[in-house]
Amino acid sequence: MDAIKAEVYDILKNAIHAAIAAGDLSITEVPDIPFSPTKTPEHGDIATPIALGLAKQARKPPRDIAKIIKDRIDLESHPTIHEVDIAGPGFINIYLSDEWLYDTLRTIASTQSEYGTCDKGAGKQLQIEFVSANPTGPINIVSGRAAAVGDTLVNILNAIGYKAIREYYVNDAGGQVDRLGESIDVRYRQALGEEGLEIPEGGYQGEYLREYAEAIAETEGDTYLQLETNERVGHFRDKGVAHILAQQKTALERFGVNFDVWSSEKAIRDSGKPEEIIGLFQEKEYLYEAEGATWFRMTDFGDDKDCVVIRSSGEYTYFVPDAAYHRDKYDRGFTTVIDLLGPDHQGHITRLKNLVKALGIPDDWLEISIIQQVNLVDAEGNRLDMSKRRGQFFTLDALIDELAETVGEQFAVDVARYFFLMRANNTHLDFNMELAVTHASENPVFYIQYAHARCCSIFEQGNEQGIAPKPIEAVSLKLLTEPIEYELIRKLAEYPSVVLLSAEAREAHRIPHYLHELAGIFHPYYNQHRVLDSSDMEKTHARLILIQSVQTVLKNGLTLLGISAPTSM
RNA sequence: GCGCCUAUAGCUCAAUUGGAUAGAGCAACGGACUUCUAAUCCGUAGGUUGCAGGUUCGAUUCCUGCUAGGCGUGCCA
Repeated sequence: MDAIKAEVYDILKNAIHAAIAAGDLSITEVPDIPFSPTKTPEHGDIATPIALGLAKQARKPPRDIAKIIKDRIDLESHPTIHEVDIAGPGFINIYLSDEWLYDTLRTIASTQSEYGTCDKGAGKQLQIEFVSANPTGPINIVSGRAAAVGDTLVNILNAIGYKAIREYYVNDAGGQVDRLGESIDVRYRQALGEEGLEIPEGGYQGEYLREYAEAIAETEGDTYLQLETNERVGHFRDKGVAHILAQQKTALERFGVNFDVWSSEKAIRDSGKPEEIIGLFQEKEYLYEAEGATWFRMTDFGDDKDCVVIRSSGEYTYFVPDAAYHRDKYDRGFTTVIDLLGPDHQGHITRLKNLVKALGIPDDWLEISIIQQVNLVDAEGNRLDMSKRRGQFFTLDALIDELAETVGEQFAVDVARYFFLMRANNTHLDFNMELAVTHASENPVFYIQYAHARCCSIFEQGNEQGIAPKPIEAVSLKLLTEPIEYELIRKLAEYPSVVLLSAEAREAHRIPHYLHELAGIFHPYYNQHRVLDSSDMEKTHARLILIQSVQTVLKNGLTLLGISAPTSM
């Protein structure tokens, strides 16, 4: 399709230039010719509003311009184009010869699982950092959304030729994990019968820590009580982080998300790099002392406030290790780094961008996408405050568990992933656990998977009847004459550009929507037309090619989403 | 106060980046299994795209101002 578009582009461009040369069009500058998608076959296969755009410059009605361009296209010498039509206010609709349809099928047949991929990314190294939940509690559904989106984005970017990796930044240092250690300590002592203890300010109330501490008390007894408080809390912090991190990893793996790199904030802090960063900033005079703390002149970079980098207590704020971490990413050679952040990190964006600038790294190296929030709502639609500290949240594991009860373990992950992927990143998502579970069997993912299963079933049936699909060269594709067959192939031809646009816009949700549309053409086709017809083997083989193509595209798309393509349902 | 996000059918969401008659799925109603899987299909109904302006051949999309909700806003990350 791309090759054809390029060809049509040239034909149109030549036609316009010819018209100018002949004096039919008085324009000085030929703009890029835009192609607008045709929503209906009535508008041809490719359409362009170029005549509308030239109207002002040429001082002629758009329809007249369209006619002038059309008259300059010699259909005889361009067999690719079947017909050119002028419609509406001045659209030029181009009807292609059927050959491009067959080309689409041939391309799918020869490229198979590669169909939809390209080398646009030219092997450039990319990194997406996502989830990066604090190791202070289980992965919740908000992180689940980020996990599904980030994982899929990596797949899509790799599909268009990048070398993208998944990275998780573990905030295993700083105040939050200290609070974790203190919280576990309290629960541990409570488990051993100590009374009058309370979770400290900023600590973690969740039930999971109580259970964890009780388990420690049970297996290891009161041995830790002999340690000094500081030492004990530190021990619990490290132990707790390791424990929770392992849990998070397991939950993510169950969800089908496997990170390539786990980076540790603690390791960054211990590496000496933060000191280098401070040194660099001092050298560039970005820092100053005030109120007992060290500040970064964020206002020099256009922000409205400066911010603290070294607290009055002498500790770094997150800012310094974060700078060191991004410096480290840059040094690792990534061409582009994409951070997927939650909306609560929104204030972080400008600062992070400025910080990268301060490090002397090009602006466009770091992309930040916000995965908008997931609000937990109850049955009545009231928002619930989801907080790890207060211990109110749904874990990703709990979601999958509940889904598994309705749709089975096999599909629980598929349903959950699809649920998160079908939304655009920047939409706020109200998540009603009850509804999500009771409506699990209505999830559109089944519509797509069922289409795939039906394709497989046709081949199985054919196999039983002794009908084996023929290679595409041996099949007469001209027998695919039904309008809906044409529509199907049109849709199949769209797939590569959907993947490309999806990757470039960093918008994973386009893939599920596309697949749903494809299935939405396939199912009616399946109901209206029989594929296996022993009285017309020629047509049967032509249709089998089509079914194979649909099956391939469905499978390729589902694979990008990390969703299974079942052969039967 | 300032900054960011959001507002589209009763509900949940799309709309290929400014294109032609704004589309799907749920929910509602009426039909289709003797036929490759009915987790499907066919049909009906559902809209002043939050409001008011502006930009232009053309606006759900861009700009301005409102309204409503959410998030953020110098020593948590």
